[in-house]
Amino acid sequence: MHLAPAARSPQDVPEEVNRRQALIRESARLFREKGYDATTVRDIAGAVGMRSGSPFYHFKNKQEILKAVMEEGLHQGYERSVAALAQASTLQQRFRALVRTHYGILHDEGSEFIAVLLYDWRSLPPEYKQEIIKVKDRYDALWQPTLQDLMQAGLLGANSAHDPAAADDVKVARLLVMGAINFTATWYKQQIEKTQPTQPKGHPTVAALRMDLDALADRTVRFFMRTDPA
Amino acid sequence: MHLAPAARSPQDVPEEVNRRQALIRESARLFREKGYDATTVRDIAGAVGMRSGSPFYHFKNKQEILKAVMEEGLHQGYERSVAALAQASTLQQRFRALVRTHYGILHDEGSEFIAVLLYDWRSLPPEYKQEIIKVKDRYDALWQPTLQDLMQAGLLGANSAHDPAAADDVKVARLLVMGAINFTATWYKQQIEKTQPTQPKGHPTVAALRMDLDALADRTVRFFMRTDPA
DNA sequence: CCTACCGATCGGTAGG
DNA sequence: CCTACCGATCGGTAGG
Repeated sequence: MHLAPAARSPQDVPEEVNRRQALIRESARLFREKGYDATTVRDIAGAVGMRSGSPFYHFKNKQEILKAVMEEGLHQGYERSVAALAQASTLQQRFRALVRTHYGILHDEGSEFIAVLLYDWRSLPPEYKQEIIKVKDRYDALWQPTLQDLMQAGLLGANSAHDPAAADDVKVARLLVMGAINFTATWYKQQIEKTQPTQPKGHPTVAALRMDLDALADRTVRFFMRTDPA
Repeated sequence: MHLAPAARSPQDVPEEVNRRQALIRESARLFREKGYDATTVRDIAGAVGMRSGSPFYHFKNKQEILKAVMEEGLHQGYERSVAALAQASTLQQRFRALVRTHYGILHDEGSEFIAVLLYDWRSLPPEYKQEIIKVKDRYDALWQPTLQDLMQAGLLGANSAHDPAAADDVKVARLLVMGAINFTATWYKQQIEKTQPTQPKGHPTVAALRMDLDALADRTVRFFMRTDPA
């Protein structure tokens, strides 16, 4: 019987991987809060109890951290959506599952990765963009069949009977729906906010609407979906 | 008969104002292209043929330039929308006017102000945020009556007959619709692109869809509006 | 992963 | 609006 390898943590994950994950998690939080450019490598190091030069032991440079944050978000989004879809049976349930899950990865506490993707996309170098786009396409593809079915059933978009849901239409529909949801990143305020100094850092115009994510998802689904033409 | 004051330009505007306007215009272009943080005061100065220290003759600091850019966008948006609404008679026309105008201020060449507002909101200091919010509220308010009427007519949102368009519903509807439109800033590519080095700087996933702003506005209106329940 | 450090850049200013 | 400049900060590295 062999001795177990030394530095291993709870789930048999090398400690080095844990540190890397901690850097990704804290970076996401900081990027979401202050933006990529405004976040210092020293901020990141400090958040995980390192000194300023040490993050570069785990990442080649600051931009690689940004890339890792975005990848993490898309992976989580994909996994959660697949799981949610597996629980859904009706068409409406599938749509709601996708919407609710997307709201989750966008607004759940500790899930700032996708918001960073949306906010700081410009800061990602072109080479990295191409890699992220691949993972993002995989996520977006999860929406396509459901939206396609909704449009063909006349439950989404112009219910004109002329051309039956061209692929192009479905794509635009997805962009508009996901756009509406993504943009909540700028105005939706979490119900349960931590006890933190409340500076006016919300988006323009919007007094916090009292809605949890379930309510927001319901309203969103109801807003976009036509009621069953019974 | 008095002599006309010396340094005046075409429309009897002091040259100093022109220089200031040039700074705002070029800053908007640069901010939109590279982001506020990534844009240097030296970049801005260079774009209008000044030396690095000179923008501070017109603005107290870099943040004041950002504020001025956002104000300019909201003023233009307001003026254009009022003008467009004045041309519209039917409810559908009013909706389309608002949508089309918003697309214009978001995507027209030389109209990068609102995109900067959306992208770089975080970089604006809290004191300035409050000022901008006031102007933004004025712009948003232009949408409210039209959306209200649409919802009451059952042409927008859940066409359930239960509660007849609460103020809250209209607000959420506006946020979702404007969110969908605003988010096109990340994926819509102008048809006529200037002859510039085409680096892959677009948003993830989206191959450019062949649509001009009129087509995009039409599709958006059709996507959100129920057809007249004739 | 730390210590010690560097080169570059950046917003902003004085003084004209 | 220019010249000349400064203090601060920042990403990143060498060497252990």
